[in-house]
Amino acid sequence: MPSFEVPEVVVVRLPLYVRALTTLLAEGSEMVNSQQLGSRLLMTPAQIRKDLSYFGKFGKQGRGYNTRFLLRELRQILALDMEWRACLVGVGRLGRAIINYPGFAPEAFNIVAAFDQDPLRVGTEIGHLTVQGMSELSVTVERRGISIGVVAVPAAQAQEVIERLVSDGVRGILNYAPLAPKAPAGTVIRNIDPVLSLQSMTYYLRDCLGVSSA
Amino acid sequence: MPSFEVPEVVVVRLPLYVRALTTLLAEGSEMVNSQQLGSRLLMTPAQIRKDLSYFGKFGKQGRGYNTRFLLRELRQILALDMEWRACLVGVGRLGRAIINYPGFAPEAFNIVAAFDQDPLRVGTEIGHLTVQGMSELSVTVERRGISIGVVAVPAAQAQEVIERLVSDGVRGILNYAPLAPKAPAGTVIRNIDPVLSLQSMTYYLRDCLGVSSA
DNA sequence: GCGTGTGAAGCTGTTCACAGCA
DNA sequence: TGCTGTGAACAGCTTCACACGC
Repeated sequence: MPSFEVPEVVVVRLPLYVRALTTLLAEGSEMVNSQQLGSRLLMTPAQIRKDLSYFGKFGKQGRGYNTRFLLRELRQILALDMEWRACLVGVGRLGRAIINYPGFAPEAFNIVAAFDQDPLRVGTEIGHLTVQGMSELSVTVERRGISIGVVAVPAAQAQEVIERLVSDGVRGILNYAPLAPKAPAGTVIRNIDPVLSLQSMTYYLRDCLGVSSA
Repeated sequence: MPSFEVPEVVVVRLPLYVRALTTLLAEGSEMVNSQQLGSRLLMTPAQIRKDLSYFGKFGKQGRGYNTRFLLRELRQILALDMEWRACLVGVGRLGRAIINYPGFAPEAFNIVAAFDQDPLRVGTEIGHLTVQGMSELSVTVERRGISIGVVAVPAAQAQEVIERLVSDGVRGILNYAPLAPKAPAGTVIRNIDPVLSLQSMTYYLRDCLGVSSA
C-alpha cells in the first residue's frame, strides 16, 4: 500500500513478525510492544517500529500494539489473506518431498499441479496429484490461476525451466536447484539452497573444529 | 585468515563465487575476470574485487584471475577443503528426505548419524544409518567428530533440540524447523524456511495476481 | 591497453533520542 | 508515565574512479 519503495530487507522481515504475532496470540497475548517482539526475534525495538512505519501507524502510544489487529494488517500487506496456487516442476526425490511437505497448505500455499520433463514420470500419481508433461504447463497455469512455480529439477535444467515458467505466466519462483538463476525482469525468485548455507557456515566453524584434510 | 572482521554478507557471497568458478573451470575457462564473473552472478565487478580483497590479492593486472587458483584459495578460506561431519535430529518425512538428498556428500558434507526423540523410531534404518536415541548424542558427537547439527524436528521442539546440540559440542546448526531460533553465543545458525521465502515473495506478487480471498 | 586492488564517495539501512499522545 | 512514530545521526556496504602493474 505504500506508494514509495520499501527496502527489501524490511519486506523479508515482515513474515517473521507475522509468525511471532501468531505465536503470541496463541499464547493469549492480546497486546504486545516493540520491546517484547524484539526480545523474541532478537532485534532492536527501534527496528521493529521503523519497519512497521513504512506501512502505517498500527500502535497506540503508551500501550503498544493490538496483537490481533497488527497480525491482520501484516497478513494483508503481505497478501497472505488469499490463497496462492503453485505448481511443482520436477518430481524426483526432492520434488516428491516438497509435495508431501505439510508446511505449505496451512499457510494457504497450495501446490495444485506437478510437471516433469521425463515421459516415464508423466501420468504417475504423487500425493493427490497426477504428474503432467511440460506441454500442458501453459494451459494449466492459466486455468488454475497458478502464480508460483516451485523448481526441483537438476541444476543443469533449472534455468531453462525457470524461463519456461515465466514465459507461461508464472511470476514467482521458489528455486531448489543449486545454482544462482538469472531472474527475468519483473519476477521474484527465492532460492532454497542448503549447501550454500553450509558453505558460508564453515567459514565461522573453521578454527573451532573440522575433520581431516583433503 | 584475515585477522580483522569480514562482513558477513561477504562471507555469504563467497560460496557463490566458488560455484561459479567451478562451473567456469568445467567449461574450460582457465582465466576469468571480475567482469565475466559479475555477469554470471548479476553483480558489479567492483563488488567482486572488493569482496576478494578482504582475503588477499588473487589476480593479475591486465589479465584477471586464474580460475583454478582462485577456486582453490576460496575453498580454503571457507574451509571447504576438509570433510565436515553432520548429524541429523528428527527422522520424520523431512528428515528422511534430507538424509537422502544427494547434494551434500559431493561437497564433503556428510551426515554420519541420525537421532530421534521417538523411541519407536530408534533402531530403524534410514539410508545407511541406524537411528539413535538422544541419549547417545553427546558420545556420538565427540567420537565421530561431528561439528554440524541438522535440525528437522517440529517447531515446538526445535529450540530445545538446538540447545541440546550446542551443549553437546555442536557449533553449527542447519535448522529446517519453521521458527527463528535463538542461537546460543558462539554458534552459527542457518535457517532453511521455504514458507518464509514464499511469504515475502507474495508482497511483490500481490497486485500482479493472487487467487480468491479469505 | 587492460583489469586488479583500493581509498574515497555515495548510498542504504540501523540506531538513537525525543516529541507527542494515550 | 509508557511506548509509539520519526527526523537526525550513525554505521556499514556498495560503487566509483584511478594508480599501479602486467
